[in-house]
Amino acid sequence: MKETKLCPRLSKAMELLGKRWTTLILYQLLEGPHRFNEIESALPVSGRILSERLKELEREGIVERKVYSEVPVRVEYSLTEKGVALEGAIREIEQWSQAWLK
Amino acid sequence: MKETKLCPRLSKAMELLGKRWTTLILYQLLEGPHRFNEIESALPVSGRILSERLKELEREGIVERKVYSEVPVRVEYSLTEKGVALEGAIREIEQWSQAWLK
DNA sequence: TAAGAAAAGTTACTTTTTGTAACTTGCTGA
DNA sequence: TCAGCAAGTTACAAAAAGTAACTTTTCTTA
Repeated sequence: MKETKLCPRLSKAMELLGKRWTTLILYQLLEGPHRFNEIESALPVSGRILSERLKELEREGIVERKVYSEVPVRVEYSLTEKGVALEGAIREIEQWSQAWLK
Repeated sequence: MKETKLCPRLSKAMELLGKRWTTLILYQLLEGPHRFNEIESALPVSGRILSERLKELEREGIVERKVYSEVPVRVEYSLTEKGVALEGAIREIEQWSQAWLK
């Protein structure tokens, strides 16, 4: 695949945020930590893809995964500082959608 | 596919902006009108998908397509008012990427 | 003493999206 | 008459996403 002539960091950002469900997952996490099943039932995303996305976001340091050894086990996902820093962008998209869609 | 419990307008927005290449195409158009081939060579996007994305964006009233009957024909794509309204969101993503990536 | 149940995934398989590269159409200039 | 350009489109291959059933561990209930 060719290289972009555009800003490589924006490209990288869009490689993450532009993947299906990623931004909606982050939007959900803006409200606080959530468990795997909570996110899965709040969004029309399959467990397979949710698992994949959360791993990517964790790998990028945007999301943090915490395991609580209860029974049954509880796993919570939350935003790191880097993740919280995306709030401005997500809110802008939200506002645009309110102003311009439907 | 299930319904989202999240804001349906944000979901709709992400259905558009979350498609591969869409935001980078819009970013390019923030700099002014561009021809099909200009966008195609600025981004690592295939003509097939570029064509598809531009049609979606046109259908949504975000991008405008103008044909100039020159020889060979010239076609220019530019942002509508609705498209320009996305600038804030795109700039926020750009800033985040500058601040937090690599 | 099984037989669920619940949470967080994973697996195997199907359907959709993307990517690639070649082709089309209309006109021009050599 | 042939080559070339712009803006796509087509046919086919590869990658990503959707679906549903299954796994694992530890209680709870019948």
